[in-house]
Amino acid sequence: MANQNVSDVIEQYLKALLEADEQVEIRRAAIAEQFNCVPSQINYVIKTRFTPERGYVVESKRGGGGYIRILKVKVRSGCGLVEWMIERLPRRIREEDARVMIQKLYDEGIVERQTGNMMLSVLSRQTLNVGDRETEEHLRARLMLAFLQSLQYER
Amino acid sequence: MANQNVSDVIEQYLKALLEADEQVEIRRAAIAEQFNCVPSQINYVIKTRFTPERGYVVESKRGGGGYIRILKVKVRSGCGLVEWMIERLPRRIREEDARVMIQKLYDEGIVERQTGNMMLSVLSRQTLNVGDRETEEHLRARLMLAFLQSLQYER
DNA sequence: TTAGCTTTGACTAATATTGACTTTAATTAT
DNA sequence: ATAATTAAAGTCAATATTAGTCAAAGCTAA
Repeated sequence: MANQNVSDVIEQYLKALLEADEQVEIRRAAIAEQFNCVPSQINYVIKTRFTPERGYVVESKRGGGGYIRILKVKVRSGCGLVEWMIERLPRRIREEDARVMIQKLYDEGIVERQTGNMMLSVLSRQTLNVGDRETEEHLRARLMLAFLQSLQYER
Repeated sequence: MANQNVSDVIEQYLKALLEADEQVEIRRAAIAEQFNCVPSQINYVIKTRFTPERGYVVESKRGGGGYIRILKVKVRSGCGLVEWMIERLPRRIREEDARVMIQKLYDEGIVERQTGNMMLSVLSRQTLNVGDRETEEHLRARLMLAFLQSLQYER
């Protein structure tokens, strides 16, 4: 579809590179120039789209010969992913992050389509809309934990 | 077919687009300008005419490059049990009643094992334990509704 | 007449973009 | 060696760009 914003374009570019390789190393200034944006936008893209929750680790070095390196976290198919998620489950979760987690579980074949759709519905902003944002996100985290735990017991 | 207010015209315009494609992506401000109305009228049109009941799901993003995306969904009709449950869903539900409902759905082959387990886990007292009993049961009812609704529609 | 749609717009929220300033590391000059 | 310079990347807050909410005002059909 029509991708009008630069951050999405950069995200897709980097993910395409990561398709071909397990990791990718870039020079921030070069990418910024390539996409005609300021260098700090690269940081924005990385911070919002290449998070650990989404399965990436980022390393970098400043100064001469500096770089930014993005690595795909290799999660051995299924095995351990649920435990991994439970371990680093934050106390608050935003809808968007919940979506990403559920998608990952589906991609890994851990949750079935029906289950995934249901979680999306239950964890949506609309459903969990209870007064303030903080309460909502705490609740979402609690429900996500229950969800993950139910996946554990099943195996 | 005659008396057309602006909302109806916009509705038809969008539905025409959806004839050609399974989904359509618009910029709110652009459509508003095209039909010479305020942007929030687009929200009104969507809220009143592109509901899940009518077979649509809507996603959106704000900020630069933002959009509103409308998708057609298949309405799974024929499972009367789900509609029946939704119709007489009380405002408060006790854990025991939730269990019974889920069991029934499982027995009828409407929900899969994994989905059912997940719902049991999420709707448990333990998970929903938020202060007072009344709040807990209201919340359980809300989640149960989202749960049932997700069974009605399929993307 | 009036209940229920529709239209409007002021205010809010989310996301993206930009740039000034900071920090770190390598290279060069003394 | 040490200091100065240069070459990266990082941070953060201001600004820009969208879309969402809500309630008041306007309309329309029964």
